[in-house]
Amino acid sequence: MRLSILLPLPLGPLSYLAPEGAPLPPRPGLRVAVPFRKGMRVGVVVEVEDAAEGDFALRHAIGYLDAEPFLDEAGLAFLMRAAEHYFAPPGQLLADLVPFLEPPLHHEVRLVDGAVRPGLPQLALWRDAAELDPALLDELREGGVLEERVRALKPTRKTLVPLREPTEKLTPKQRAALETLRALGEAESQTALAAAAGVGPGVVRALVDKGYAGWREVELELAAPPPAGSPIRPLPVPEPPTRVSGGRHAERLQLAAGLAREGETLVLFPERYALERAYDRWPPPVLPFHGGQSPDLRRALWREAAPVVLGSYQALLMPRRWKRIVVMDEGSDSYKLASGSRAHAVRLAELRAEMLGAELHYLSLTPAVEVVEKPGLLVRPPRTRVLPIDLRRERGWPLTGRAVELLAQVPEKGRQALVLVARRGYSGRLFCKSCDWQPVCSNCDLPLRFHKPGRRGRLVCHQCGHSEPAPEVCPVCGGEVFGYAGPGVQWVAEEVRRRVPSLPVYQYSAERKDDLSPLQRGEVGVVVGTTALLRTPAPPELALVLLPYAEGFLPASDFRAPERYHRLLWQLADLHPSRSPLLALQTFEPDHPAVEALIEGDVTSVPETELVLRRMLGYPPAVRMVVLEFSHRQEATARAAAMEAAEFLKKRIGPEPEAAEPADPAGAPAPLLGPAPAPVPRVRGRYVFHLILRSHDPAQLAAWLRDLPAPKGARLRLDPDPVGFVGLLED
DNA sequence: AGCACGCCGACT
DNA sequence: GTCGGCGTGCTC
Repeated sequence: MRLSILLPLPLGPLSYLAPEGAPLPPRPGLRVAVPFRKGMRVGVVVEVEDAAEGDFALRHAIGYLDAEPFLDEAGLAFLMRAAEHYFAPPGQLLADLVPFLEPPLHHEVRLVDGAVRPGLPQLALWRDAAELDPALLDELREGGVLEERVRALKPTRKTLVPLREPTEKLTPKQRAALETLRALGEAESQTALAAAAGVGPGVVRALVDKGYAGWREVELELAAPPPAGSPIRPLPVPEPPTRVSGGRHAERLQLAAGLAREGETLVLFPERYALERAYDRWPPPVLPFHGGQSPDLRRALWREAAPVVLGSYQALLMPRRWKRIVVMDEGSDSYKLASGSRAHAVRLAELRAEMLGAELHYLSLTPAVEVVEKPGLLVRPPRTRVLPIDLRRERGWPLTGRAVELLAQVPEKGRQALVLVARRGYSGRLFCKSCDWQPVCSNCDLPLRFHKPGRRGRLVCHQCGHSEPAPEVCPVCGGEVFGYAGPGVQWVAEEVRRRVPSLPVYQYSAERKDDLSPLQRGEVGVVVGTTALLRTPAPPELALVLLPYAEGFLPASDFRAPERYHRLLWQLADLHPSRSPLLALQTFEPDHPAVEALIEGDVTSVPETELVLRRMLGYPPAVRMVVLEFSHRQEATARAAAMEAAEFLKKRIGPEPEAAEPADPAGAPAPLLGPAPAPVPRVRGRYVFHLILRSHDPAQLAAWLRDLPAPKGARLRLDPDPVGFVGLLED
């Protein structure tokens, strides 16, 4: 018997012979341990075939880890189809979607009966394979004299337990600590026991050293913690449409719970914070499933019965026959997988639903351009109070006089404010005031960002992480005066402190997360932060949300920028569960369509306009687009590889069609663009060139890309579903 | 993805 | 004369 096995690696299925002496017949979907290279890996059986000629050369799989398939037939079929759709090896999708596939293993071996192996008499009995040389194991395996068994280890945790009765030799404090431990039964850590017994940590350590207490491995009971909040009331919609837009956050949860009421439902979330916030208020029974849970927990919950799963993309392959999949906030950037296959979880959910015959629903405040034309239901969006502050007229930078007045009212009225800045650190650029020199990253074609903590501050590349102390004098002209441009969190926070001294200022960004609990308790204050702030609960007395430079959230190089800007603004309007804080936008473009839509309370017009525009320009979703990214340390190598691929593709595509027919102005977008240097031409010391391939017909795209020759020298990476070009640069 | 194999520069 | 850089190819 021969097995086709998919490992969580960027490879297609590999062939192995079925494990010898396995108690089960092979079945697709079972997890199986296999020898791979010098070690052992866990994969999934995708196909079972009869052995064929030449199979004697194959290696034997070691053993199954499951009694019931880990992936069901529908899941396997979906996996293969998703791989095809994303031009990725199926193993890559498996690795992306089930990163917790491989449990810690217990692997034992012995020699088969009668096999004699001089020098290894101890191998007649089962022995832990970890104690043996992998090369020897492989040799014995090849020789056909090795028996193996493997199973997943039960998850355990370590706990401190009493080992002996107290004796006279103990000091009073040690005796007290031991008595405490005996009363508790166990303790999480030495420190925890010391705290519980009211003694110093040294006392507990002495107990452990003397053998009165010690560590035990106990089986870990795995369950998701129960929801923490009061459950919402589901709001069923009769004959729900594909798309539901608008509403307040809590209303959308009620609608989602209404959609899930009949069970067999996956509710898909873009990120952990949103999921946990929903889980806390979801009416039970419900199961959360996301990457914040330990791999052990995810493996334990994988088959747990629950009518409703609130999941991240990692729940997409769970072996269930969903009747309904509800995609929450389908326009969120977080759905895009940043590495590996770079798949898009919403597209994956669509494929999964289609293959299962499940109903698919999108539920968001602002519909994504991709879904805005689907039959929809509009719920009244939150009320907005918007104050555009025109930077072309108002004086003051980075805070206008108007903004300072608003901030000053916050302490007067005993309220709270958020100030949202697009950049962390102090400033996006630093320059010499006399010669205009500016520091750039040595690995990337990007200016170094200035971060202020410390006397001199540091220069940091936000792309590659390179960091160096900021110079005291200009290295070119020796000038001592520096200028700054592009205010970041630190600069704005400093400015708020200076202009409104009575207002307590907190900072919140990836690099500095102040404790916001005083604000949560209702104390007066302002938080200056990046969009990381959107992943914290809104302060209860929130009265003002200020964007000192709203366009900072509108990067020019990205065709999705207006859509994202619009979504962000609406998200701000929906931050607080009941209040409508004043949204003050300092901007050079106070009449931007996104701002106008916000003022008018319109959540669909911007995506609708964008859709028209994308059709005209031949951008997704009007076409399927794939970006090919060629990179190499040598610019010429990267460019040559891109050019060569371009030539190959040009031949494949054939002669350009004559000018698009007049009746169809959006007719045929140029199928191939580039090669062109990437928006950031050099990243981490590698030059990057882009080719863009697009077509109305995805099958056509696949045909063009089939057997694309591997580039010479350069590395080729494919973005099969580009969502903004910035993502291409990340690893 | 990892890992080995293989071919050209700075060194005990 | 070797160590080691990463470019290339393979994994059953």
